[in-house]
Amino acid sequence: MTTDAPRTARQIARQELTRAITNSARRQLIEVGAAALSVRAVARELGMASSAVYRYVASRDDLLTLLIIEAYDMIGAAAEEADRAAVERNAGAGERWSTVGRAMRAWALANQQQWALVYGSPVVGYAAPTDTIAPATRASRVLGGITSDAVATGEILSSDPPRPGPSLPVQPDVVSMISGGHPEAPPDLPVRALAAWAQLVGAINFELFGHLENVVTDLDEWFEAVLRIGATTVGLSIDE
Amino acid sequence: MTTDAPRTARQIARQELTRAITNSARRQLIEVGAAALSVRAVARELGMASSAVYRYVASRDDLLTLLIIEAYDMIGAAAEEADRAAVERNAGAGERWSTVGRAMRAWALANQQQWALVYGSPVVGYAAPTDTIAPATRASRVLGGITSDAVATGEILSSDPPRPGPSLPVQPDVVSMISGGHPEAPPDLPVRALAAWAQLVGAINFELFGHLENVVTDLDEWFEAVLRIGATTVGLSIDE
DNA sequence: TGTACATCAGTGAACGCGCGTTCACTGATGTAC
DNA sequence: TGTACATCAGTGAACGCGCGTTCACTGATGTAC
Repeated sequence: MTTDAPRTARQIARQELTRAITNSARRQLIEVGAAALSVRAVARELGMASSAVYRYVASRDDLLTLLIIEAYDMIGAAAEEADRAAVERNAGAGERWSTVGRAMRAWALANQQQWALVYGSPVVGYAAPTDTIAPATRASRVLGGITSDAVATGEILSSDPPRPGPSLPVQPDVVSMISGGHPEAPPDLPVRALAAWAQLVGAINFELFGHLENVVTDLDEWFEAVLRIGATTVGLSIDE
Repeated sequence: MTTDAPRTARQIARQELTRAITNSARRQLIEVGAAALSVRAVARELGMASSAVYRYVASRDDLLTLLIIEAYDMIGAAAEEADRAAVERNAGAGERWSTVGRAMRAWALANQQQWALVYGSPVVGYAAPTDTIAPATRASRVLGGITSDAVATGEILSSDPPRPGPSLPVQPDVVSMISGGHPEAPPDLPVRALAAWAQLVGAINFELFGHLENVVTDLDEWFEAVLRIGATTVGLSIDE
């Protein structure tokens, strides 16, 4: 009645060992990085023969995929939760945007290797399978929800003369994710939101990867400034 | 008289072999990535004993450092050259900014592994030595030159009421690099320029690392839009 | 210009370690009758 | 409820490979007199 999916002892054991393998792999990732993640080390930590791990995981790449999906999901969950809390306290769109940005940065600082696994350089020779696509979009979907809500409430206003501009280089479904299908949304909103999204991730990477050493004196303050600038880019103001 | 640094046959040979080792290491980096770069493979390609490489390079990390410095220097040189050309055709600051941005993106696309080596996730267990610091700032120095020139020419205008705002979380020498020591520069210019810089690198990383797949339809157009947005952030307009 | 010694380049073997993946096999758990 | 067979988990050995780094040594190049 508590959990109904696993029935037999075998299924229970399998579920538990799969979890133990993922946990061990995550610990290793944190310690030695993605490139040095090894099936044998996982087996060693779990006290089993290295060949036994292959009953649970098809290959080393499979292990990486597990961790990538997990990381995307954790980042997505952190973003969703932050936004939910912001909505609950009746925050405006600008405040929601920066709350989510802060949550992402906090997660990245607390889980550096896992962040680098998904937003750093890809592991060479590793081709991301299709199962990673859906979790990968989870966090950006939260930001898209914020902008489309803001269009609906009028917090993001249409540019008065709706200038045609160059055709949008953005996929239609991404456009509707960001602009919410509202015809009065500024036509360049999707491109601006994506640029702000790239800036958000870029700023976190800069901090994590050491590019702000001897450049920025106060990383918290700097990130707040980036959030303000990003919000302005999408047409929101933070202190309102 | 042509080159006076190397005199003896030994010195000539040393210089040439050092170059051969770097070339081989670069080729490997491009093929297998930084994590799999190996001293032995370099020796193999050069047809020498693996121990011989240690006459030229102290360790594997040393080899990586060589490549990191080289990559930073190549990116910096590309940025400098692009700006020089823009200045020669009397381009305004906005045009200079985006010309440099385009040059960086072009370099990144042509040298993906080398770009990832410096702007992607850091190699675990590798601590960048101090020799990498100077080359690392070369490209950003070009952008700083553009903004400080723009302040001097009035292309970047002071915010009319020079609001005090929160104290700048940026190192003083970086501030003067960006604002050129002009007192009439907007006080938040350094933070905006850094945010635009993070956005530029973030956008290139997004493209290179596959985060724009199924998101953006035309990557060239998208990058142009990012350049426009970045220029706006620092207070420049591109089509002037 | 020639010899004696010092410096350096490169070799090959070795140390001690790691890895992913396969395969024949034992023994436990699950299922059908 | 009990037996017969099928499924699955885990073992241990093996294949074939890789790595960084050290060290005693040979032989060539450079330098001082």
